[in-house]
Amino acid sequence: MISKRTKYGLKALLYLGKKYEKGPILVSEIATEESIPQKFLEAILLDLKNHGILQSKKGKGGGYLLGRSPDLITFGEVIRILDGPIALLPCISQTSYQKCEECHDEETCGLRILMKEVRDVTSGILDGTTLARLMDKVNNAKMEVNGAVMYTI
Amino acid sequence: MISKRTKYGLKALLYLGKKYEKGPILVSEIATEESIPQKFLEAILLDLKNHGILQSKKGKGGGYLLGRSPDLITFGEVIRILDGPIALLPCISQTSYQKCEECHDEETCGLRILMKEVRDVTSGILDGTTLARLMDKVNNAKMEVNGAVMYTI
DNA sequence: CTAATAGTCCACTAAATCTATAGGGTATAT
DNA sequence: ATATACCCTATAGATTTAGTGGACTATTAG
Repeated sequence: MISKRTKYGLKALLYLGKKYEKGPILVSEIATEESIPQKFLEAILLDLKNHGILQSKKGKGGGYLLGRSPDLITFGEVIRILDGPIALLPCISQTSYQKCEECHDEETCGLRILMKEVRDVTSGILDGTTLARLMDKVNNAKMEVNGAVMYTI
Repeated sequence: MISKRTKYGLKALLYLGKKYEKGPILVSEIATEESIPQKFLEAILLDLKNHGILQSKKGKGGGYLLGRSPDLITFGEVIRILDGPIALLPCISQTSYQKCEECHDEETCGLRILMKEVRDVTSGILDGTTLARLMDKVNNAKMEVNGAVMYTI
């Protein structure tokens, strides 16, 4: 499971993506709309800003906005910032590898073989999905719910 | 990341799989061989026993053994016991679904769409891999390390 | 200039979870 | 009987999670 911190961060990101190019968005607006404790959200957005995912503007008319175009932000990157490594074992993580002290032989560790498979498909999806791409999917889902079916090429 | 508890449990399971049909194995043996704190391991194995994954025998000559044949034990089942749901969000979990209170519309929740994809491939692997199957892969890996290459049909 | 706005930063806490450890209890084979 | 080895309860330190409070600083409007 991802932490609430991560869930909140991703929800906020999707919200900001939806309002991309509409100028800075207030933390209070995101907090209200997405039902996230505001102070908690502040800390999360600050973290994302410090990692370059978001930008902010202080003072009147300020707020948060995406740091780059939505097609350049992947979920893998954001989840690693907020939740830590995607791999299920430290000895697999690309971003923060750590040897298991108790492991006799990494090459033939059954657990490692299995967890590597999982990591590969998981990060395949998460690093392969951009904010822009998911927003598209959401729109398609909404169309289908409304009865109209949209076909993408 | 999975917890150490889960990692230890899975390592022990692989160890017991390797010694399947060799009679009960002592907790102390597993603990020593796999470098796992013994008391901690006791609690983990007991948990697995209470869920039917393992059997135990008390008294002299006792110990732990698999509760079923290795081709009937999947990693998905064991991980859910030791680590909880495989899904990254409660609103996706098959085994312990819980609605996100803050979610407006589950059908069109972008996060849910993405996390469902991840859950599907992850549990595809974990529920599709049995202890027996992984032990096979380990053997193949060992052969390759030794220079011989084995081809499976 | 200054007042209002809105992000920034720091410290703190309560609760939960994780990772064990200690110590005795109970069933079993010899 | 008795040694063996799992079973059970309690406890405790460390870490993570989730959230709050308050002071500070940058920016803009007037």
